[in-house]
Amino acid sequence: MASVNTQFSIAVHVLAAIANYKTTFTSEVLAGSVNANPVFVKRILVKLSKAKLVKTTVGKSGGYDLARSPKSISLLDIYSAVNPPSAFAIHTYAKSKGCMVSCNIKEVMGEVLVGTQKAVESDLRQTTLADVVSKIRSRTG
Amino acid sequence: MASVNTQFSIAVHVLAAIANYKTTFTSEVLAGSVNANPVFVKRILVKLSKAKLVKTTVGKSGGYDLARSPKSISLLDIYSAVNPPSAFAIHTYAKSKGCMVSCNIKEVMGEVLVGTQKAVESDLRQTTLADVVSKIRSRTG
DNA sequence: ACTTTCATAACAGATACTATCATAATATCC
DNA sequence: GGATATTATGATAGTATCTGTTATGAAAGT
Repeated sequence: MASVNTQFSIAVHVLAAIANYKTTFTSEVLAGSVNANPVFVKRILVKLSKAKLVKTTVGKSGGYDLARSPKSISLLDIYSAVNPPSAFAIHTYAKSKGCMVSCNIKEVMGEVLVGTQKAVESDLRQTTLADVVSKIRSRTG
Repeated sequence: MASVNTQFSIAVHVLAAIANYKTTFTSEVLAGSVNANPVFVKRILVKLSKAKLVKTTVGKSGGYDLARSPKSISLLDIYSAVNPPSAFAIHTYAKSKGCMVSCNIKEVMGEVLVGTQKAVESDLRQTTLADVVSKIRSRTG
């Protein structure tokens, strides 16, 4: 179950839980909810905190709460916060001198994939945390 | 340099080389051009062959050639051929009974990410191998 | 037959992701 | 002030995936 980044998915889960129940949660409870390792979840929460998506309270009776309204948090915000490796990688092997393709493929692929990355981002921007919570609720009723 | 899938990038490189020089290449030469391992490149070529993007000739004076015109091969065709793991993974931990979020997040994220995947695919569909070759050539002039 | 080339199996090494343990720092409650 | 609960972070380990490498088999031309 390794080598695929699940942090984005976990981050959305955790934020949806906080948004849905409108309460402060401790990392232990959140980790239980996503059924993942507490420290791992905690590290994700630190990223979300640095991105100002959650408010952290340290000490006894501490925990995590949303820093902004669910409507104002897009999936792109969450995606950027956990900063996963970009979806498309270009191989960076040495260029063969004299081969037109080898010498330029990297730059050309770079251009193309920047466009792809933007397509991803503009798609993620269209869904908010509030949308996610609302979808979850409509599945329950 | 592991754990990031470079096969898509290598596949495009290889196909662009064949398309550009309009010749049959052996896997050795192609591997030299991308500066990657011959067997690894060969395995990618097998995938491209199964997807009917390249024609394989076995035996002496054998090698690889395009099976279709560069104009008719989109980056999506290549992307699908090498079949990389999907860009977004959903964590598949056990559901906590009784938690509305835990019970439904997987399905909801699934819906959302299908949309994202489609955004990627429709972006990749817009660029053809001929476009890539043309971009490479225009950088040389 | 011999050579060249593709095809594939088997194994090894490297890297990234996740889990786990341990410790420090901070805030609340008694 | 001391005990407790909580976040923050360092260090380490296990596992999976990706890539590299070697070896062997299969196919086709000379």
